[in-house]
Amino acid sequence: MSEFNHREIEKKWQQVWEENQTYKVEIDHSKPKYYVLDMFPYPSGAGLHVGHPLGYIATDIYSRYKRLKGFNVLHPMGFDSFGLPAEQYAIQTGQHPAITTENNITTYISQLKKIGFCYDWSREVRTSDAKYYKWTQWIFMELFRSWYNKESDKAEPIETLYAKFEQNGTFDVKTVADDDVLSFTAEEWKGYSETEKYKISLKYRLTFLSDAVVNFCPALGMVLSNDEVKDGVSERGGYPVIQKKMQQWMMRITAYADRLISGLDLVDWSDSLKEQQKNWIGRSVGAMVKFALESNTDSKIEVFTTRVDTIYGVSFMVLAPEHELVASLTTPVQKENIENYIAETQKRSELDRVSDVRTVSGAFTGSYCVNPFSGEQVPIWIADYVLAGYGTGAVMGVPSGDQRDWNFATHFGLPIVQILDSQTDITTQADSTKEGNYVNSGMIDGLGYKEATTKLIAFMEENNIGKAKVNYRLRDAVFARQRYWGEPVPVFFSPPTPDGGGNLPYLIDEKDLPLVLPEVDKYLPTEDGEPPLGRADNWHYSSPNGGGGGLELSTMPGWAGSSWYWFRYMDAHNDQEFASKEAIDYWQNVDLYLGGTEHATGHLLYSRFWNKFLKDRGYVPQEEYAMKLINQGMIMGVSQLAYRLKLETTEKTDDDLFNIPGYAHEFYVDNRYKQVYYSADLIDYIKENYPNLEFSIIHIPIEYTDNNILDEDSLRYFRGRYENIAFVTRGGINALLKENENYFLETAHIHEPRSFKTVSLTEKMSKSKYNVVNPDTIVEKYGADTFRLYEMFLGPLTESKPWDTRGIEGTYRFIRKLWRLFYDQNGKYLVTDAEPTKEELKALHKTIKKVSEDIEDFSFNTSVSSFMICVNELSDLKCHKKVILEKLVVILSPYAPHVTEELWQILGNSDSITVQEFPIFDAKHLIEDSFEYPIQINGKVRVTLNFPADMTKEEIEKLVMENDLVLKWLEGATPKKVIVVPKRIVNVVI
RNA sequence: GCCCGGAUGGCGGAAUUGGUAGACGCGUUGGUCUCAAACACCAAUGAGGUUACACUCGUGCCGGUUCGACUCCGGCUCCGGGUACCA
Repeated sequence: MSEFNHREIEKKWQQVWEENQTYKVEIDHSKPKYYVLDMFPYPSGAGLHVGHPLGYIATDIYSRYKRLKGFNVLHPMGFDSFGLPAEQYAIQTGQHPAITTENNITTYISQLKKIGFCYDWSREVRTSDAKYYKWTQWIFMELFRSWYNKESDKAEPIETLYAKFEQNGTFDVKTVADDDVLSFTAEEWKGYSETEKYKISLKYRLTFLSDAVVNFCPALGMVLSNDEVKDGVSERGGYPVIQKKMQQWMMRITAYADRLISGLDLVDWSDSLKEQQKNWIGRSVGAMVKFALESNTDSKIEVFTTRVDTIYGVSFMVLAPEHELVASLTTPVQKENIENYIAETQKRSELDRVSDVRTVSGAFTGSYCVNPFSGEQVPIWIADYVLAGYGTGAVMGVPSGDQRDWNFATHFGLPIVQILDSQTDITTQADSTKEGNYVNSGMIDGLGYKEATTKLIAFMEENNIGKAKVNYRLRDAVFARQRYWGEPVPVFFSPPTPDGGGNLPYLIDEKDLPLVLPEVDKYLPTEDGEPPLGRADNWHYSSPNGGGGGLELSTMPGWAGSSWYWFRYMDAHNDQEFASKEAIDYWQNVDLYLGGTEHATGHLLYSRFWNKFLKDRGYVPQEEYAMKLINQGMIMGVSQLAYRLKLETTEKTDDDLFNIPGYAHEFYVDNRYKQVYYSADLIDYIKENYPNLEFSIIHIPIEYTDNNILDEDSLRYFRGRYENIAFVTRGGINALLKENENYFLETAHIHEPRSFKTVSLTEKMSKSKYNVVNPDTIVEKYGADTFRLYEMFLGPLTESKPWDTRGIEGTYRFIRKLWRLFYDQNGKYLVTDAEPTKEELKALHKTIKKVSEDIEDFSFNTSVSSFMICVNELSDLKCHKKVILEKLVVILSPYAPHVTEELWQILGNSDSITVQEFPIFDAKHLIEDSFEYPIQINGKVRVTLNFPADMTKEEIEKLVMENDLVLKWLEGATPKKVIVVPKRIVNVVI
């Protein structure tokens, strides 16, 4: 093949790879392993767009590079195939989500294969496949069978908890679960029935049922996680979300809060990502303090504070309106007041409460509690700035040290007490300093912050009025969704008994896994509000040990399947274990993980949690599963928008219309137009002068735009529907604004998140935004190699960047230029066996050096530049020498696998390029002889000299003088590199 | 508000980490080839200035350190992302 034809070359090699299973990988103890993982995609109906493959290309380059470096590389791909879009589609059309999903996956695979990735497709996983979710269910069961022992700081089988209860009762059992609630002795425990013991154990397991307040979305008929709710509406669809109490399966991720923080030290992730996770976990160290009620000293209000030291400055107590004690604390006099306030609060939507931070509101309950240190009387208020869901839902008000408390105190005329001598000006604002010594502070008067805190906590613990406590922002994760397209929860409920007992959750027998998702007639909730699984026939379990009951109707949330999938790739077809011990021992964990930053507080926390759990239970060896993580940036679609005059809503008489600028001329005088679009630079003018006109925003296909200027003629020519539209420019409006004839568009950058489950319903419509660039079209026209190079060339991997199709011509030219090192225009083979020259070797080795360094640093963009420079240099040198070209082709092969395989063969090699070794650069070809080649810039001659470390000052000076240069030394400098300028002054040394 | 990150030509972006700012590519302009186009090739392309050189200015803004600053330090402005009455 002497003619460059990317279509034939790519087809040929993709076929060869498939037939020979070139990229199939097996355990091979003779080689070091390397595991490269992409965050697997949710197969959306829209198929891949140009932004998706960015990360995949980067990992593919890295995988191929590592393979050439002698590693046994695991580089798999699969699909996170449970998810809402398929279910929504099923609700609308009645088509089974499995079918939609299957179709979408087929599209994805064919698109991915066209780009030439070196995945081992035999290891593909799909989370919605029963063979896969069998093990998701199994992990759920393991979590259910475990509790978190704070003493050993790991998860243990529930049996060890039973043993501890047997020995000591609740005494000495350190756990994170309900540890303050239950209290019994070993004797009492022994007296409990098995069912009672089981009931108690349910409170300690890592998956547990809880009456949680959840985000319920009536329109979607399901519960949403906090990250699925944005600004009080559902992230998908934007429907209203209300707070509702429901019994929910929960995951005790809070047990791992500390380890999720400390584990970050083990991994090579970006600081910003680590920071995000730390903030999300929100560890705050402080104390729990009990304030007894004045009316009933047995009853206490607990507050969490990070500043116990300010306890003597407490001048009021605030409860969340939802706090359970509010009703009993309210005195008859205040009853109406409080009830009004609560009603008021409930009326305000989440959005109002959040956006309206500044307004101070609250109500007095009429009751008082007692400051346990000063013995002072403290009035109890309620206010919506205190959140029921954080801490204890109660706050001690210290107006001198906290701005919100200060605002509250000032607004309601409560006293502001100075507690530190260093506090200044607390009459105008709070001062949260920790400096200075305490005043007005009883037992800590005169002390500093540290001693005071220690003393207070010791005192509280001694007198049982409080204790040191670490609080987290992180909540336990709701692990259930009231929807169909997810993993069924392998749990049944024992039948209720007449005395109100029963109805306890039990795991199904492990032998009955997978619990397969049943068929239903519709994918909507049932009439009485039960989840879709309520529609299934025989959704009931009969235990082989006798007994049984109705199966759980909720399914698992989207993140279940993605929280362990990297292990499945290690041994994708195992039906005895989630992955064999041998496979896990060999592959260990992921060396390089690449995906979008939007998973920072979702997937990347949950999956770390599951990994740690599996490690605790001895199934996997590593505390962290993703050693290096890179967040690739997004490729932004560019939308070009036009302003269309809304004739349908604009009041219009003929006179009005005639007065609209541009309109009269374009619409009336020239009768062919039916609509008017205004240039973006006119909008301000029109809005000012015709405030009653309304506009809608129209997407213009980007191929008819040149940046933000419309190519009106071709748009009209190629798109019939634009024929009747008048595009009004500044110049088109009388003579008033005659300064520009261009029709300007509004440019908008649209983020296209590449993700597991973040494909929103509205985003599906991006086809209609005319901003989607389909990779298939690009690959067809320019070839996969060009596409791969261009995506890398666009900019740094981790940055967001706008897509510009025009730029791809440059990389396309590069590939053709490369080809012409082998064949001339007439198809004549040019490659010779001649010895390379010094310059040729230098060009090659410079590139080898740069490219290896760049790949190690993930700077793929600059290495593409180096390739271009190298090929340009070799072209200029007319270098067609085999020894040079062979090495060039090998180092280029990770980036452009098809064309390099072809060229490799053309060079006379029978084996595949994949078995080659990545060339090592030879520094001797790079030595710069600066004296022979002075560089001339702007008429100045400057020379950079590199000296061996052992060269003395005198030797350097001699050298410089011999060459008619001037050199000035800096005091105390050690020569490493010298810049000299002839006959002028000199720069020196570092 | 708080926490991260960023700002370099018409555009995407380079700059060996303090040493010739603008690599590489796109776009634009001029030219060669062609009946013409496509492809390809050559040249120019930060701004001002000049016939051309010279020269001057120039990495968001103000100041500092240094022989030398896109790079380091102090103070701002704007943009992007995350998060939010978190006690």
